[in-house]
Amino acid sequence: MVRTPILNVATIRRLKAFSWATDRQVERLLSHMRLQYVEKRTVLFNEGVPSDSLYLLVSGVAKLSLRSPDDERVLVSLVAPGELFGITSLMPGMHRAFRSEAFSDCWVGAVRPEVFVTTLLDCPFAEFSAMMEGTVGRWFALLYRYTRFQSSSLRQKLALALLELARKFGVRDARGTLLILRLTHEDLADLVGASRQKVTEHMKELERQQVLLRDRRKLIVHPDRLRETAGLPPDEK
Amino acid sequence: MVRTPILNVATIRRLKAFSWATDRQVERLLSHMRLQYVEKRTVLFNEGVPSDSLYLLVSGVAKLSLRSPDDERVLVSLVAPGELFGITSLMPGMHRAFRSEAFSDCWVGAVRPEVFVTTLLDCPFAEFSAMMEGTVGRWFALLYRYTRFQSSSLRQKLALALLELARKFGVRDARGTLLILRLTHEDLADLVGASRQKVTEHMKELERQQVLLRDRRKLIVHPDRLRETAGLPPDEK
DNA sequence: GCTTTTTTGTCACCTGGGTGACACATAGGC
DNA sequence: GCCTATGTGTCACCCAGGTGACAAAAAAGC
Repeated sequence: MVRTPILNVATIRRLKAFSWATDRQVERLLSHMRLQYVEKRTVLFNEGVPSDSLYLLVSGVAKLSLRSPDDERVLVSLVAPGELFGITSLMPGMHRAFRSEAFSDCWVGAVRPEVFVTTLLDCPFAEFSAMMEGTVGRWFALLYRYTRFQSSSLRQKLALALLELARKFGVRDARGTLLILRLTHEDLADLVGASRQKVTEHMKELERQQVLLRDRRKLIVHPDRLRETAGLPPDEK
Repeated sequence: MVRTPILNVATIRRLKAFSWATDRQVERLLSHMRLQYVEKRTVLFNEGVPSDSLYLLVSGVAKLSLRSPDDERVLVSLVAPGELFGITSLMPGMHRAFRSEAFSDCWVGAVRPEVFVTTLLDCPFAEFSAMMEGTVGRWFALLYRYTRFQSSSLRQKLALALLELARKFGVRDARGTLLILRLTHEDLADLVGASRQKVTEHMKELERQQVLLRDRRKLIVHPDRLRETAGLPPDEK
């Protein structure tokens, strides 16, 4: 038998995440929160689905994970009671980066991100959201790369790093996407955490496979093929 | 000879990070921005120092890096023109997580984070900042762990992961910090991206070295010693 | 309590990637 | 243009950590 936990203003305010909020704000937030019981192993949301809710873990432990290219589960993080999760919902048009499931039986509160922001900050959600994207968007992109690094081969890590570089520094070119940067193999090695020598070997191989080509010291990459060698789905755009 | 770039409202508004702002906002922001020229290889800020400025890369390429336990440089990210960086300044009392230096000669604009937030969002900085901490703080902590994973041995990764768990799930105990979670070696393996067998070996070894001990299936860890085996500085609190 | 399932501990063996060393190519500096 | 410094290509060798296999120990059912 499962008892619904008491969730009142005092309880909430004790959480670090809300200690600075006023009683009125917490009250309004609570009135908009749907509380649900989630049994161990149940999936709350999956990677890739649109993110339209922000969650507060009331009790139990939740788990954020991700499926790697070779079909392994990477455990990204365990969520403790009192923490907010499902944060991609605060950024415009984002999809879930991780799967979330109950690591133990949990009580979870869900709010719409608009309600969350306008209640606690009283500024328009669209602006807040755009601001998040422009600032912490970088962190998110990095986290995305680093979590995929886990359980990737050096080849795949290189492909992931080059994809990120292509997004930032790439310009369209007849032969593919030209990176407007002079990058040495050593830079790439530092980026993926490998030795310069092995990077050289893999870059040669990627060149041979026509995933990329070099014009003097400029790289021209082929994002689709990079995605493929990185073990990512064909394109998410 | 170096020409000061023209930085006007129209230029700024073309950047993705500000496309949603009004002219008046951008104008005010510009009037508070200190523009500086940074020569290749010059360090803009170092890891660990208090973060009191938010930066906009106007031209050139900036580099975010971090010094690993074994004194190697990990290249965390390259910053493209138009991007904001030094984002820890948006969270209360944070110190720089990465070193930032010029990868090529750069023009950089600096603003105080309070000005940035109040100008673009018109809500009190303290509230915005607390909100960031409660939401994207998790991302940041994860990024911190994953960047240190790069160029760490399995032993060090385990120590880092256990430290994070201790912060979230630890309660003081006569013998150390008790983790209120039933964790299998397989869970830990998924968390650090290793095989279950090797995790077992290293956990035994950590037990032998008195870094942690087990009471039935509960872990009791010793954060100071964990920091030491992880190759982190003695304590940052 | 006994049985079944889940974890833990420990092998022996394999492999991706690190290391050091050195030749060759390229690009700036002047 | 020549010289020097910095990048690239390719070795042979070594080691941390992956894999598979299996026994022992704990937990969970019932």
